[in-house]
Amino acid sequence: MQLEQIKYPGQESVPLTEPFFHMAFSVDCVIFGFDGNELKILLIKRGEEPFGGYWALPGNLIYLNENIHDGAARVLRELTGLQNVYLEQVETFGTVDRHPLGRVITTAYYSLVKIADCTVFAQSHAEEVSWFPISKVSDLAFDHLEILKACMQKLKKIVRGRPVGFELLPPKFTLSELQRLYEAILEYPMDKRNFRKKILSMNILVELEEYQERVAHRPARLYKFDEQKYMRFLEEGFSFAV
Amino acid sequence: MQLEQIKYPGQESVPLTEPFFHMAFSVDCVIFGFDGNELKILLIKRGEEPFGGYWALPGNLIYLNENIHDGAARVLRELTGLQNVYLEQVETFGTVDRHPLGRVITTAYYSLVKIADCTVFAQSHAEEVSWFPISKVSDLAFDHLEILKACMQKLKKIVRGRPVGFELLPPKFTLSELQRLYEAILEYPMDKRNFRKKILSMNILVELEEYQERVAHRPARLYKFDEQKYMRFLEEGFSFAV
DNA sequence: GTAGTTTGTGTAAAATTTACATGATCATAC
DNA sequence: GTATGATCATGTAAATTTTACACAAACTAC
Repeated sequence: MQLEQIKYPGQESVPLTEPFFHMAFSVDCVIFGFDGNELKILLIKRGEEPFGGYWALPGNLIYLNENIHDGAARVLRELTGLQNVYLEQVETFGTVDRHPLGRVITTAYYSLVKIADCTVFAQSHAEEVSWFPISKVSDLAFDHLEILKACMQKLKKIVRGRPVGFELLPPKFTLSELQRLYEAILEYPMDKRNFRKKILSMNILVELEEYQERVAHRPARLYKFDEQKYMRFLEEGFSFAV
Repeated sequence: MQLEQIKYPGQESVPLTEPFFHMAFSVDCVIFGFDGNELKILLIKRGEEPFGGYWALPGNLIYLNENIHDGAARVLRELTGLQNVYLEQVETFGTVDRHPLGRVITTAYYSLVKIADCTVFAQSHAEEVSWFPISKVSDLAFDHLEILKACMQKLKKIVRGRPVGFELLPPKFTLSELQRLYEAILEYPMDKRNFRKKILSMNILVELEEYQERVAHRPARLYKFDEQKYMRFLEEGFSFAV
């Protein structure tokens, strides 16, 4: 990416001759997924300078005539093919030297997705797209590691304030899978009986008359989320009133 | 503020002839204070177009060569004289049409301060500076009302996850004052005895051998915060573990 | 059919939350 | 100086929530 090469639709509407601000604005997407055991994150391998060949968060500059939230959705789609994911803003990173080619301020968005439902393919300046276990991510382009860490902190906070799982698990799942998800996010083990008591008391799960098949042990009962109740929880959150 | 008039130090370091992005980046500060009864917010009356004569959040464009966090501190100081306040980022607002003169993306910062300790005076494009009860704020420049509402939501969340008060109350205060603060933020009444039990059980208060004076009723005991313990709470937050 | 693995379940103790009412103490007005 | 009005300070019992903890049941693979 060279600064001179940047051309965006919509720029015609503003007089280019008028020097305004010599800066750019970008978005970076932190897409979390869960494979049943580990928390994973979607990364692209950059095919352009700077940081060519590095793995990075899917991100790019936004157009002059698009809202940043729309820009985040577009950038994610253009780089990875991912569409229709619910993106939520996390934080804006604006240190002067975070981009080697000039002043670029970036806003991080995160999302939770079911890996199995995602068809991803590298496009645009992405040379590859791949899911990485978060425990194995170490070296990323720009300040993307810092951004990732901020998003993980955010995710830990979120999971304490509202249920997660609907966005990350397959439609039918076992309580142990749900527990593994919580443990993967919060990074500590939980008591099986207490976890079940707690999650069932929320009344967001529907017990199915189906069980696991072809497993080398006693098969577990499958559950699904009660979407209505789940969504109500999302809006209201838990209340931690004094 | 006219676009053509914008001149910032540091711009020399980048070739102005190279058209890059026709956009600007600003910060807006939401400064909360408490007068013992009501939650208040610091506003400026704008002395420049656009929105000349409107009340607004203290905000302005940031320099090309300053970090956005530093920019927030500078802008606040330049408009209101306020210094050395702890600013925390809340959210970035980036709809295309939020600024009538062009594409301006803004990041909101908030802070909690003791009104009595603040000497504020209007400077730069601020014609006046004043504290407003949040309940009486209705018409603000730009999308500042939306930004204010987002910050109030944030404040409500924050107060559930960690103590507040140290930043907002005078050094010595009564438990009723502290309770009124919580009620002002959360906007619901609390039981006096239960509030005291809860706040005292946190062990962040120090009981003083001093009492209110010149009040037309039985004088209340004064307390102060145990700064060490308070700060530890701030870092760790409450834990809402499953 | 046996070994290996994961599922599913209950209870008692401890801790926390909630609801609720009255006498004490000061300034002020008379 | 005494009555009034206002706020302060305080405890408890019931309900709820949280925590710690162990073993038989059900399935596959061999």
